[in-house]
Amino acid sequence: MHSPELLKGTLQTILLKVLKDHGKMYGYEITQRVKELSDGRILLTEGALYPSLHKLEAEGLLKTETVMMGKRVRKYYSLTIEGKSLVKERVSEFVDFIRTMGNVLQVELS
Amino acid sequence: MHSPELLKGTLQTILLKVLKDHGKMYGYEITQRVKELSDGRILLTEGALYPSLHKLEAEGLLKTETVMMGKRVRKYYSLTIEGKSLVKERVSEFVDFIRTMGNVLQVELS
DNA sequence: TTATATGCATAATTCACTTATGTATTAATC
DNA sequence: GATTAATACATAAGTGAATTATGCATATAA
Repeated sequence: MHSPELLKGTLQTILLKVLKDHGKMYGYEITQRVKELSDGRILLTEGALYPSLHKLEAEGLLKTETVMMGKRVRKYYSLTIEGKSLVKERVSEFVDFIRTMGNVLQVELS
Repeated sequence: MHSPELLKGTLQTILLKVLKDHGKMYGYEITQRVKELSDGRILLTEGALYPSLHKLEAEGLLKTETVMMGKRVRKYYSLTIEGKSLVKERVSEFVDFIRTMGNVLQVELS
């Protein structure tokens, strides 16, 4: 597990990009996918995930669709048009940040 | 200027590594060096810098030496033994985090 | 002489996150 | 058949590293 400090500020970017790459997803599914992609190093907590999804929805970046699976509720999230255009921005912002950090810390990020 | 969100959690790592690479430095000098290394993209604020330096000192990772430059005070910071050993850890932690993020976001960090 | 740069410091506030808690269904294990 | 773990959502309280704002003081440039 990574130092949680470093993760700060990256959650929205992660959510948006994962939704872009994997399409319609529900909350729990996102946690599992991120866990898988990060090889168990990034474990999204519910207390961070749901408020963040709600916020992105409130900002019009995500749209939702609630589905009953038997008696259990699933809330699927997907990107809106605005969400889609923001993803690229956020990801390249992140990549740019990493490059800068590479310079400051004088490390190779192969 | 980078999204300040992303910077969260990286400040200590930056301070430690810059002090390792450039030796004894004072606060203002650190801000200038980081500004230079980041090509103006990372501007450390005093409200973040000084408390962070004080904390690292209190933890025994940095030691200080106050010097009078004419009538002006300069407080030089340098790594302690413990500080030196922590730098490598923190930097490789960061690099590892970046690799993980690369996988999650599916981006190349050349 | 007035703004900008140098140089340190701390207090108040913000805000994204962790931790804790709550509710409920489904599957596995013993 | 009972208990635990996994699935699935949600929110409230608390934390802590940052931002913002403020304060003090000297040195330099316009």
